[in-house]
Amino acid sequence: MKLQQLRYINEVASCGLNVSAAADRMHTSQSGVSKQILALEDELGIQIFVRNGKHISGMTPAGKAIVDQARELLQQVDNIKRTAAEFSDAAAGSLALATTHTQSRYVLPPVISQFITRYPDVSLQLHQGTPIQIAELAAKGVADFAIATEAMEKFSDLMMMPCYRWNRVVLVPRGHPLADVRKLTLADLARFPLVTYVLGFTGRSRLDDAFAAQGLQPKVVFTAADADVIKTYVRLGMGIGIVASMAYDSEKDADLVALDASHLFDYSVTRIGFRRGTVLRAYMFDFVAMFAKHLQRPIVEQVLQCQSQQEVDALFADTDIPVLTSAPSPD
Amino acid sequence: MKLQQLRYINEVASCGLNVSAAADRMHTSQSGVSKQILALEDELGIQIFVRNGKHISGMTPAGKAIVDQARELLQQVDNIKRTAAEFSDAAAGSLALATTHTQSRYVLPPVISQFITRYPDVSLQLHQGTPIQIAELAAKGVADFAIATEAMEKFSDLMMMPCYRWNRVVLVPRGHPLADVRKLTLADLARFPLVTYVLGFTGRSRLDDAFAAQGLQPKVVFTAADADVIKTYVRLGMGIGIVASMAYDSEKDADLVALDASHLFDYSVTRIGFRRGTVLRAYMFDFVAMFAKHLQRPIVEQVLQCQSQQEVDALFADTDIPVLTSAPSPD
DNA sequence: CGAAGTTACGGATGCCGTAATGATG
DNA sequence: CATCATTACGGCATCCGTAACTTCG
Repeated sequence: MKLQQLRYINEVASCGLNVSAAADRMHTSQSGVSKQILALEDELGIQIFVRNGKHISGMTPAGKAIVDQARELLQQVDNIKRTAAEFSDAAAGSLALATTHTQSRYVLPPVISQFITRYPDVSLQLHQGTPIQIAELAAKGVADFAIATEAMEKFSDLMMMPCYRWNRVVLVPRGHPLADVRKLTLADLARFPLVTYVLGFTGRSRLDDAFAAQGLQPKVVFTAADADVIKTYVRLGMGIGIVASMAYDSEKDADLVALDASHLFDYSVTRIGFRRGTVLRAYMFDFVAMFAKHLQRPIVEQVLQCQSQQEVDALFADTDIPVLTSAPSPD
Repeated sequence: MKLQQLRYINEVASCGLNVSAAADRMHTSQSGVSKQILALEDELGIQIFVRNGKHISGMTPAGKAIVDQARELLQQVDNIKRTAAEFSDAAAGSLALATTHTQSRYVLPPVISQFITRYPDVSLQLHQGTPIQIAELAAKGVADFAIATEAMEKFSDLMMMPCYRWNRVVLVPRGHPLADVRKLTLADLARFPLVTYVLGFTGRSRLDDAFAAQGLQPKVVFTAADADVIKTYVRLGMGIGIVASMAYDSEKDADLVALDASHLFDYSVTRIGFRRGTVLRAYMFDFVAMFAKHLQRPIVEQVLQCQSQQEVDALFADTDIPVLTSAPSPD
């Protein structure tokens, strides 16, 4: 049994049972991958993949079990490398984040600026994507951390920790009928066409829930994956925008009026998380602490010991999660 | 990084930092081991072993951390192989037990006879040793199960489950002054020279505790690691024997009188355990259930999920552990 | 001087990649 | 017929083992 053989079956399983695609991703030839997989199956005395003639059409139960275990093993390989790197040079390495537009555009910049100042020898990669993609990247180990607000529950390998709570502001052009309303109601909003996030993004689900609870059916005329696009269409007069309050910049968005809507919608919680069983570098602990002050290293180490998200949630049951109203200013 | 390199550093660490010994154990040359270790250290960018000139004199902190992780990884390799074997042929494989003389001589025979009947294609190995050796064998993965009564606490990697409780009988030759005593006292025993187990074996510590609690200082004239030897010296008239009640065979030991001593000493608990994180074969679950009826597969699977011995103990807090008085008869 | 670890070098295994073959939809 | 997995074969890296060398107790 070789480590590469395990990498191969893992990659083939990840690539929809396509050996060619897996070979491309591993920067090697199809034939090599195929051969090594056959060799592994021969050594283990079982079939991992189900073959129809010369096409792989599925995985055997044994194959599924073994690929799962192989993934864990490969993660342990990473852990060893990380441990070594930590002792070799604690301040050098790489940090890969997977996150949404809202985070990378409005929340992360000051954190990252602080981080790269303190750790100039850590190479940083930022992967932007949908919450689902983010979760997958982190679950596969491509990203060290996932930062997002939604849809992290489905990946049982990810341990998510609450970072901050936030709510929404309603954006209207100056002079809009709502611009001078003291205290907005959902009914007020429902009278106008809405521009907001696509479902699955940045707490969109909470927003729908609130309207539904009052039996209101808002007219959502446009949905986008990020606040910049939403603002653009608000400026065009397509409708009123509902975005995360962090996304409103009182200087750059001076032509828009932001109306607090925190009394209308439930707070959403943005979380940062990592794959269960990972070893974290010292600078990774530090990054988490920079991102959320209450997630100091000892706390995160406790989370690392947890087996399930339930245990993690229990750890934070009594913790006050800070509220974020506007984008934190860069240092 | 290669799996063998990890096996090498693991073996060197296990062999008291002796590369030559490790090479012998791995059935390869010193030079190869040395070279691979150097290569691994080079790849990881750290020193694993501390060298004084050309002698290895210790391990770096990084080395300790990495060897620990390597051990886990190698265990995961075993797990994969086991999973494959399970799917390939669930009834074939091997089962290695590490246990004491008392177990292998008096308790295990009927269990093993039942086991080999049901699983003729499982090759069985029995390693006999001191409790410490037993724990080491199981912790290293040489043995699948450790079965013993004492000294399993020091190995945090071992998860031990209670199997049965037992107590002692006093063995005297026929016609001995104690042979007709109805209810023995510790003071009775303290008047005669004693022959019993070596410290660290088969509940010897409980025995000492009982005498000490009454301020008695028994004359222990001979200690042995197993009951057969003890009986031999009792027959020679060297003293009275105190052995586990399972070790008295009313037929073969008809020349000796066994006096119940369960009111004099605390019960000892014999446990079976395995290394944390192992995958168990179906026949292994079955073996455990044959050995202790209350350790059915679902229970053992719960234990497999436990992180610490404390959790395991909590699982069995409300369980009645059966009492074993004499050796179970073979089927 | 003996024991033990590292370096040197030859041999063999094994992995990789290109190309050809077979099978599928 | 296009895609995809497997087989065939040559090149190359790597690993192993014997032997010589070095260092420490």
